[in-house]
Amino acid sequence: MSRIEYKNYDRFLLAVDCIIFGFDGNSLKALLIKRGFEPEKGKWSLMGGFAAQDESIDQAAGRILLNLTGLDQIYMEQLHCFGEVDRDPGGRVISLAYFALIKIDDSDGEKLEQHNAKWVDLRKLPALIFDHRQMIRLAKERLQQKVSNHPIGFELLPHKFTLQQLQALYEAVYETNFDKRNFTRKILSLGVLQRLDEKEKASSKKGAFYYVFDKKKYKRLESEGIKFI
Amino acid sequence: MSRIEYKNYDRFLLAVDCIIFGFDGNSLKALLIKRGFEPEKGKWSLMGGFAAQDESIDQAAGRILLNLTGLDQIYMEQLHCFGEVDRDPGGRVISLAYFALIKIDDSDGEKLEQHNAKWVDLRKLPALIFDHRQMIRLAKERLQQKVSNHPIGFELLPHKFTLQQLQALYEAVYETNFDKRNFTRKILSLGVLQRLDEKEKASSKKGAFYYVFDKKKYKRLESEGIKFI
DNA sequence: AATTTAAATGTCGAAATTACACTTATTGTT
DNA sequence: AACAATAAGTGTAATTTCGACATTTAAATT
Repeated sequence: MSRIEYKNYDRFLLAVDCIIFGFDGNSLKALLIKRGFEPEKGKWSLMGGFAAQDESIDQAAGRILLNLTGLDQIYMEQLHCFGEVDRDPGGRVISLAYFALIKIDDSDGEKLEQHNAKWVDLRKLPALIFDHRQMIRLAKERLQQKVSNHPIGFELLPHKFTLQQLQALYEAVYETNFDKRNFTRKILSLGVLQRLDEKEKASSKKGAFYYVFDKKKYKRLESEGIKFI
Repeated sequence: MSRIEYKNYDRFLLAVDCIIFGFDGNSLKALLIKRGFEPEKGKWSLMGGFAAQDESIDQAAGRILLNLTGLDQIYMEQLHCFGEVDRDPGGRVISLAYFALIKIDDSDGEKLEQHNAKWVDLRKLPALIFDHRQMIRLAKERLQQKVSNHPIGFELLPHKFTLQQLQALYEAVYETNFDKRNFTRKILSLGVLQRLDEKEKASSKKGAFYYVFDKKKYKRLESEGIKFI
């Protein structure tokens, strides 16, 4: 019918760039690639791609992530749209940034190699093309904010994890240290962790209990606006 | 140089839609217009427009807001990009939603009339086109979140305001009631309000002191991560 | 049995939050 | 001049949360 109405307006290339976070037990990392095409070929970059007419932007983001990592159905959230006129020297490109949280070990090593991808410590980022550094900075801020109210930290940890691992994750996200006793008390008082009988024995004689995140318990509390940190 | 690289990708119409909030002393309102063109001509809608190649998306949002309200340099923030394939029956349009906070009395009445614009209580929204209702809901959630950490509520009030007006605003934003004594104590303890000698006398014999937001004091505290509510 | 390792746990003071009701300043009325 | 009316302004006590801080415990190794 009225596609006619819109025909005279400008059209834009729409890139989708993904900030992919991972946690290796010590530090928070982002997955970067060596860009395989011009402009800026060979430079460090976020994984990205162009959106197509027949997919939603969320689908485009999922596709790009799947492309790089082989992973599907992972935690992903729209971050921000970057639309400065000159942000990409190759042309007027609007970029939609998404951030994703994955478990490092789940990703497909072959695929990562194909893209020359590398996990990089967030505190030691190399030079990046365009406004990608700004994107990562914003993503990190958003992650901090989100983690304080929502149980998404678990997306970065193995299914079962120790309290020490969980604390290390929060410490990496906030770049700070927490008191172990206060941290444990607080996190357990939320009532969304379930302790398993199994222990992790690699790092001590005594062994540390594994916990899992109990999504059902969380759902029941969610409406209340639970605070994490 | 390498505009060539990008040429084969799909291009998109990029709409910018604005959720414009106002506060009339009692309730939180959004500025809606009766859409003046097809499709869905005559239906209630957010103010919007298409982005152009020679402007950034932030500039586009500012232009659209200026168009409707006659206001410049007002508080505005990118909200979210809406990109479902079928969200607009008139064609594939990606919509970037922005939200703005304005003082109702500052807006240009003539311009509003030209666009058939109307302030509508957020709790009594009419049917809206496309995904505009969802946009408003999201904007309101974001406003609540933002107001709790940032001094943006003042953008919705006159330059000088009473504590009662400020409380009414917060109550409207959160759709709840606060205890007057606790609210006053907390808000004053932040140390970012300056009391004037002048009183508002319309609503009581005693009169209520006017306050102004002290941006300088705030800037000094900002780094600390001040909490509002 | 003794040693080693890291895990697990409790208390106390400070600060923040909540619940709750009376007094005060001013104007208009008798 | 006293009084009534109106909404503004203010304090306290109980509770909860937060932050700092050190010892005991479980299991494996020697």
